Amino acid sequence: MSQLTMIHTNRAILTFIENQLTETEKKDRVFLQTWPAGGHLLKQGQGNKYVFVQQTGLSKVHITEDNGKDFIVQFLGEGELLGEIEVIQKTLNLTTVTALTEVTAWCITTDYFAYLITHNAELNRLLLLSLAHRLNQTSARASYQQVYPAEYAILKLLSVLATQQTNFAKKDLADYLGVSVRSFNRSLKQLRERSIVHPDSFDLYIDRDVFERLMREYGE
Amino acid sequence: MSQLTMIHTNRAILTFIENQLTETEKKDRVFLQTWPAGGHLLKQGQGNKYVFVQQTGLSKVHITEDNGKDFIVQFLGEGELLGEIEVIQKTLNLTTVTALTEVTAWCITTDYFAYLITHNAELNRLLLLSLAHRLNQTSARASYQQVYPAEYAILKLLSVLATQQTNFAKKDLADYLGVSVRSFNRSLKQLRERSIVHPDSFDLYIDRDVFERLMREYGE
DNA sequence: GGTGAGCTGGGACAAATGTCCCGTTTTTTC
DNA sequence: GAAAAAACGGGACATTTGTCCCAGCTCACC
Repeated sequence: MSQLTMIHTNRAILTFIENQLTETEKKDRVFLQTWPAGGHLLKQGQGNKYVFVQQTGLSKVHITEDNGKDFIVQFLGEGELLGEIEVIQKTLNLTTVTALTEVTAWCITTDYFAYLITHNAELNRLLLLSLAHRLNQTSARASYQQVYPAEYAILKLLSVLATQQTNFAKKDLADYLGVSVRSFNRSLKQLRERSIVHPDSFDLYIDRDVFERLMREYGE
Repeated sequence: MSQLTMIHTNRAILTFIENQLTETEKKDRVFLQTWPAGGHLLKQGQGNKYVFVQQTGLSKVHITEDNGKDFIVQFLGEGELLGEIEVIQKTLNLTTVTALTEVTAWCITTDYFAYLITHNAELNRLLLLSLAHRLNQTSARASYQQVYPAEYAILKLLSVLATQQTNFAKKDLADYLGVSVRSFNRSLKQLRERSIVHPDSFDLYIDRDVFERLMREYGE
């Protein structure tokens, strides 16, 4: 299976924006902006003037359904591109992007971005790669979150989370998994009782081998 | 919300392949092939030599998880592209593609396809559009299938299904929704008892307005 | 130092979904 | 056209997940 990435990053695109464009090219078409935690880079249902490339910070891409519940499509970290789908398709935003920490991002006017992707082979290639990668991730995640019980997905998430130092809110993790916070807590409790998760943190109590064996047990 | 498309089609790409390429260009790099119902165009975990553009027939793109359960990512109809993600990313197939009816598809060698997308602006544009569209669809579907009870998703599916004449197997519809066939039947029965679905078909018993109102009721 | 908003953890119960199973119906195959 | 294979429909029961709720804790703010 391709590696699950909880926080999408894309250093190549960030490098491209920062190093491949001259000041003249940037002018007033490419500039930096900062949002406080809780701020919105994009809003579902709106059109937007810019495509963003996140420079620092952490944000979440989420969809709010009519019943008020949120589903988190992905978390974005350094270098990830956002808002480009809407430019390609010329549609309104499908998702909202909310800053979880302070976020600084390059803003590229949609016109200039549209120009770049048709005239710059390198950015075009990076864009194709990014889209392909996210499509794979999204499909793979939709699949196992539908097909396995929540506990499996939680375990998988925890193993990834261990490599992040960031503090996520319980609600965000639950929204990412598509379950209620109550269910998330319940599964966590059970995993603790089975001595799989550390009593007072999200850390896996067990080593990699035991984890791999556990995951295999679901596949029987 | 952007329109839910149950069966993805892409006439523009099919037209491109059939009309924009000369016989000389096609040579032995682009040719037609036919699979019987049940045949595999791609197999999960394998590499492949061709990118395909479906000309006729219906197929399903699915992921088989380690526990043996299937999740259907999408159904493909006329013109849809498959296998291109793996070429862009240079990875093995994430999904299996299985013909549901007899399928005829253009086969394009991966080398030639890789050449085309970097040298033909029109195909490059069509590819970006296709990826963006599928990413949107996949995210939107993952979201509401996680966030709403199965009955809502089933109702939504039936309203789309009504416009198709194709006969889908119950198992495939259930796999698409990420529920068991038993649950699918149970919900169907309840919808029939509430006179929302026709007693002996998948047809919605109710008119568009009542359907819209029902969908809104879930959002309260 | 108080106070209120918001996050946390979990009990009790309800609802949704899955598993197992078996009899029936439809489709395929020879 | 009979036999075998596959799909269908649903009963009974187990498991998972959600809803509602409340008590404790933390932390910003006055």
